[in-house]
Amino acid sequence: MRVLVVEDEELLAEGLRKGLEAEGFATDVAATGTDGLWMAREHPYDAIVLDIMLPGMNGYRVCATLREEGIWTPILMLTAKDGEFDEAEALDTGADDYVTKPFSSVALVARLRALIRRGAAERPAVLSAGDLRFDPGERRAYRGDAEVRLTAREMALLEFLLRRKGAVVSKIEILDHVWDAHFEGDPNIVEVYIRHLRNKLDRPFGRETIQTVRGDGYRLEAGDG
Amino acid sequence: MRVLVVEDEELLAEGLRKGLEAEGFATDVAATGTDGLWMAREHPYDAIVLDIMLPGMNGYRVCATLREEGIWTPILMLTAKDGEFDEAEALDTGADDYVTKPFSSVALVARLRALIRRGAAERPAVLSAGDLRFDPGERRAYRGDAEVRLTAREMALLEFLLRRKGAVVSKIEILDHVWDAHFEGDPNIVEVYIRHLRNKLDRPFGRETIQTVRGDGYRLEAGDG
DNA sequence: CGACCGCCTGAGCCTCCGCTGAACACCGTG
DNA sequence: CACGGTGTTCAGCGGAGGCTCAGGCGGTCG
Repeated sequence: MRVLVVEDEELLAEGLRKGLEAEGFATDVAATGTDGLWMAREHPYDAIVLDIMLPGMNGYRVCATLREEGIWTPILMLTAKDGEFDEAEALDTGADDYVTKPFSSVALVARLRALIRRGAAERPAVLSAGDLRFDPGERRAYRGDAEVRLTAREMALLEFLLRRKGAVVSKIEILDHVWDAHFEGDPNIVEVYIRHLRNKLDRPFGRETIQTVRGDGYRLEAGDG
Repeated sequence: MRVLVVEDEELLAEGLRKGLEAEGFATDVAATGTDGLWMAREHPYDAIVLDIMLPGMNGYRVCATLREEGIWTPILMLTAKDGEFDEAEALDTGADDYVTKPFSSVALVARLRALIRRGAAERPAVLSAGDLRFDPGERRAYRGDAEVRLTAREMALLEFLLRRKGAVVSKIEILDHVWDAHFEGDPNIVEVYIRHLRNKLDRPFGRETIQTVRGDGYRLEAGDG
């Protein structure tokens, strides 16, 4: 799950990033409204945390602009408590929810989760492709009846592939979603983790559900529904 | 189980917190009606203890507002004895029960428990996972036929894990529900208490029902129904 | 046919996470 | 005032897991 935080106060922004990453979100930070707008257009975030008071372009306008452009990523507004905030205005411009400063990062994460869940109500509770299943709540993967033990990263990758099953996903896409936008390490990491998944989910069962599409990326065989 | 106390008299509020926490409730306190309203919206409390006489916004209005917003957390009203209280009005605005000052903390806790149980009629009276059982009313835990003695905190944690059995719960979630929203101590406390539970409920019986999911949190093995 | 490029592989390093034991603070009780 | 029970903090440790790297293999293109 990937989240964009648009916040100019450096300390708060850094705190949010820490908190969100601790909760398993890949987090990007933008310091101005214009930057935020640009990044939101550029990447398919799962949710956006948007401060109202921002240099360059305030949160209301960022929000309204995105909606006008047909971008419906769930938006959580950050507002100061001192009343100069108009709830109606926020919701009018297309925000999905708001949190009043000061807030606990716990509260924020809870609301964010709710938002993402709601914003993606049609997503199935358990992901599957043929006899391969993954339950995001339980954090467990199964091939047929056998449980397969995966690490956090492996699960993140599997979840991503399952959500795009049947389609070819490029290594860059994978890096962007399973790692985060600012990952500057060896891209080979993707190959390494694909290998881990194959070793755990395919090889022991004589399968080849994770296919390499040379020059393009990888594809997880859909199996069926 | 998490409870919100809305009470402006500092001494009484503190007494209530102590009493409730001794009984294993995670307790938050709000000193004004508006704060209370805000917090009730913010967090999914299991019950709210609400004084009527409050600065800012009285209890009736807080209660009515919450109900209008579709928040049906069980509410226990605190009323003065001197008659300016109208029972009908309290129940009309959507309170579930009321207690007249002065009251014993025992009575309050009893009514609160009843309220929580009733307010969640679909919840089973006794929580279980395999041969592990916990009776929230009696405040007792059993492994098979053997009773296991737990402290208040341990029970609170066990209860939370049982209500989410099968699913992975993050440390942050645990902190938020078993401790209270403003807990700012060492998060390591969660590991410590997980360890206590394991030492009492798993190790002596050669079990491993509390599993750690590295990077994500903990999971209580569902066992079955 | 040879060179290159993309992907695979196995091994190894290192960080951070969770575990642990102990100590400390607090409180009610005898 | 000593004592036991409970809740919390702390620092050290061990290892799982995240990541890097260098070499190998095979398809592809000049």
